[in-house]
Amino acid sequence: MPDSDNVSLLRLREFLPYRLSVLSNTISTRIAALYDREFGLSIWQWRVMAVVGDRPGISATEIGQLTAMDKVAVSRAIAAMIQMGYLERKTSETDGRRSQLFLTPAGRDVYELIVPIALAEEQKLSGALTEDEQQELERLMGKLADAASPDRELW
Amino acid sequence: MPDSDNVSLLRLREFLPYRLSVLSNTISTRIAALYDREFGLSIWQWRVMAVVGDRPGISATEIGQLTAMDKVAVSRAIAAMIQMGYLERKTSETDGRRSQLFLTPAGRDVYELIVPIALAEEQKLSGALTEDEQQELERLMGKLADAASPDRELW
DNA sequence: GTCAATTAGTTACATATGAAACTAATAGTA
DNA sequence: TACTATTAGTTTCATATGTAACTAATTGAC
Repeated sequence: MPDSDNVSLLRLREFLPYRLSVLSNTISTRIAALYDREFGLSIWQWRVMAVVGDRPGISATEIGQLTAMDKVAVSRAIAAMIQMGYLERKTSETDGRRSQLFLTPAGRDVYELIVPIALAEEQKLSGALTEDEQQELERLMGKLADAASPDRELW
Repeated sequence: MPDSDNVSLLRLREFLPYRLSVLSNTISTRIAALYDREFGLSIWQWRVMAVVGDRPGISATEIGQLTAMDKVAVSRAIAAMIQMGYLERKTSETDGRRSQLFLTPAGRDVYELIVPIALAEEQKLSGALTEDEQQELERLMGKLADAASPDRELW
């Protein structure tokens, strides 16, 4: 049996999970480098900032739900950003386990600088697609996300 | 100035780089769990197996190019798979720095088991899309990959 | 041939990450 | 009230990862 007689053809580079992973990593790496260079923030820290900026008083657990980060990553990002002086934590008055998070004035300054940059970046990326294509991509990604969702027992 | 008076609207969950990252991680995590459970292989090891199976005699550097893995990751995956008895390394006769990699019979057995499973999995995933949608997704991802490619100086 | 520059691949080190154990607070139940 | 179960968040520990330094072989210039 010759080497080329493969069970059935699998070309890694045409393999959807692989392509998605490479594309996502390429984009994430570039964005991470930008945020780090400009603001000294990791992607995780930036995600936390994005949701706290949008929803002041949010808790760590809620941040995790909104950002698809696990609680350890959230905890570490929060700790680092408090250290940096960008975040402030208050203990909830109604539930002593729960923390409520707010941007400090310095944090809000960074937030207001970084949001337009993030949006401009996304624009440069998705600007490679027409409006229709962007919507179609959204739709297709939604279908894939649904199919791959951990709730579904496909595999 | 009210909290909601954001510079401009940024909703993380609608942010393309974020959505891509979450989708890709969801899929990768599930596949990694499957390969690990069934064959004790990491995603990186599986990628190496996929290209060596397809191109016996390939070198580590070439594997890196084909799989978008960095050379350290390739080196480690190869070492582990030699240890497992799935890969064999010969030094190139024309270039003593270069190694040539081959699946052992045991490696080929695993390869022949895993390829159809990988393809079936992809099928379950991309089966959520019609043929036309799959092609469209390919096309859109290609445009994004092009726009995000490290050669381009967008950012 | 000899020596600097390049290339293939590995190793060492420092950091990132995730699972599981842990602490502290709350909720539920008797 | 007291006692157990649950939840929020942190810490610990073991592993994964990337950068940079390294070794070994080859190439190219002289």
